[in-house]
Amino acid sequence: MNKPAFRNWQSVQEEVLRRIHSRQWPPGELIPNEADLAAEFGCARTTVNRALRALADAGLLDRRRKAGTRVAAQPVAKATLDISVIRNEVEARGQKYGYHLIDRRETVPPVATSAAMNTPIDAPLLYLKALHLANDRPYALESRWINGAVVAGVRDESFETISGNEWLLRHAPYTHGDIAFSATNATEDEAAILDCAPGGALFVIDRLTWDGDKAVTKVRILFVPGYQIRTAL
Amino acid sequence: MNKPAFRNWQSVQEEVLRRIHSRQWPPGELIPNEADLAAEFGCARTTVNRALRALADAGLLDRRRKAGTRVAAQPVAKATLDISVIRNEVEARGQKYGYHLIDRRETVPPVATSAAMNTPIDAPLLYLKALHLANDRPYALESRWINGAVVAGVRDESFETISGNEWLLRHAPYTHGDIAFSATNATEDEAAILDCAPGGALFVIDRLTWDGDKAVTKVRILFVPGYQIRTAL
DNA sequence: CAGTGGTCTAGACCACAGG
DNA sequence: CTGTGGTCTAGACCACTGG
Repeated sequence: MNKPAFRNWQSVQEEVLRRIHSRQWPPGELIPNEADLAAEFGCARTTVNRALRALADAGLLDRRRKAGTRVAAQPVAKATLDISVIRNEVEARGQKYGYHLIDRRETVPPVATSAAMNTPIDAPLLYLKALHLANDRPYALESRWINGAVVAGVRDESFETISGNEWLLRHAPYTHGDIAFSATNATEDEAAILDCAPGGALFVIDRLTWDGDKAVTKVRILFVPGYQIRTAL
Repeated sequence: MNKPAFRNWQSVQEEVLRRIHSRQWPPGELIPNEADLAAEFGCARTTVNRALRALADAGLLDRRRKAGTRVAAQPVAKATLDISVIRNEVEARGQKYGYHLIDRRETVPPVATSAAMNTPIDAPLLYLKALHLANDRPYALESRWINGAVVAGVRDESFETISGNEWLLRHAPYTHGDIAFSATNATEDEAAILDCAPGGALFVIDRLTWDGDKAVTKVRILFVPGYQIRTAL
């Protein structure tokens, strides 16, 4: 029996994965501690730690001090979606990107919006509505509220040639945010803009981003029927 | 000027984030190399490496050997969705979970399915259709194809009390898979089962999982109108 | 209390890729 | 060729938490 050398954390990870997958270490099972594995694999404990930590991040292992490391009973699949600028998304598909500003105004938002963004209910915000196109066909409809009190210079930007999406990434830092995915039926207006049937099922992304305790922007993006967002597991 | 101590990788990471956020290191900027930062922060290079590597994983930094580390010009937002067993999802909301098997049969799938799963076009697969409930209300409709040639023992399971979802996690290992999110209009049948209006916008998850080069299962889950999946950024 | 993972350190070698 | 990040090592101390 040849004894393969485990000289880097990737090979250690592969071996651990093999044991999990082959049910040598079944779901729920306690596996040897780092020191023992390091001895068995002939490498430093640090290396084992790196491999196991990566697997724990991926949801395949449960690690707790003193309790040890267990194979996850129900591995939680983590789907990591890369939410990039829509222009990049379209161009990555080899399609021609287009952009059309529909509306830009400074106005007092609905209370739900000011509440979500934690701004005074009578404080006006900058509102943008714009259509993203792929090969001259409607692709996504973006409706955005921007907190002008937080984002410097936003009032001087017309947004006629650059989307709020892109401009904000370059000019408005944020510390954290929330994102939600859902589905909704197209209203008459939305259907007209997106050139689809009224009531058509639209994929929706809602984002709210913050700079510390100040809301930066709240955006809802509606994608044309048929849109899919996909990733590997 | 007080000199705070950076004694762990998290504090180093925070300081780096602060510099990025304050535009001391603007987007696209080359930042000092690890050795210099380690000297400045008074810690080991390993510690700086850990902090910067985490930020690179998060999409905030671009790192290349010899070229050095740059602040990402367009930070790609990575939304990590935890796709767990539906039962857990429901129970995590504090709701009562319910499950109802609608159909179970062994039959030859549509060609699109056998093609996607890379099975012979005349090979029968196990088909399951089941409804998940939350507080006795319809929550999600699962339609699943299982490759009986790959999953041992699946023909002996009735799936009357356990969902394919859950059973497979416990009995069928997989090595990789794809997942896609989209939106669709409810058909008459689906609307009847989900107790919603026909044409209602349903959130859709499609998954296809593999064990090596063999497809394990292909599933489509339709969620009731109003369903949202959310995560922090 | 004691076992386990979490992390830090200092030093070293290496792989990669820019110039 | 050389600078940069990527990683390994051996040893050490610490934080958390199960029993």
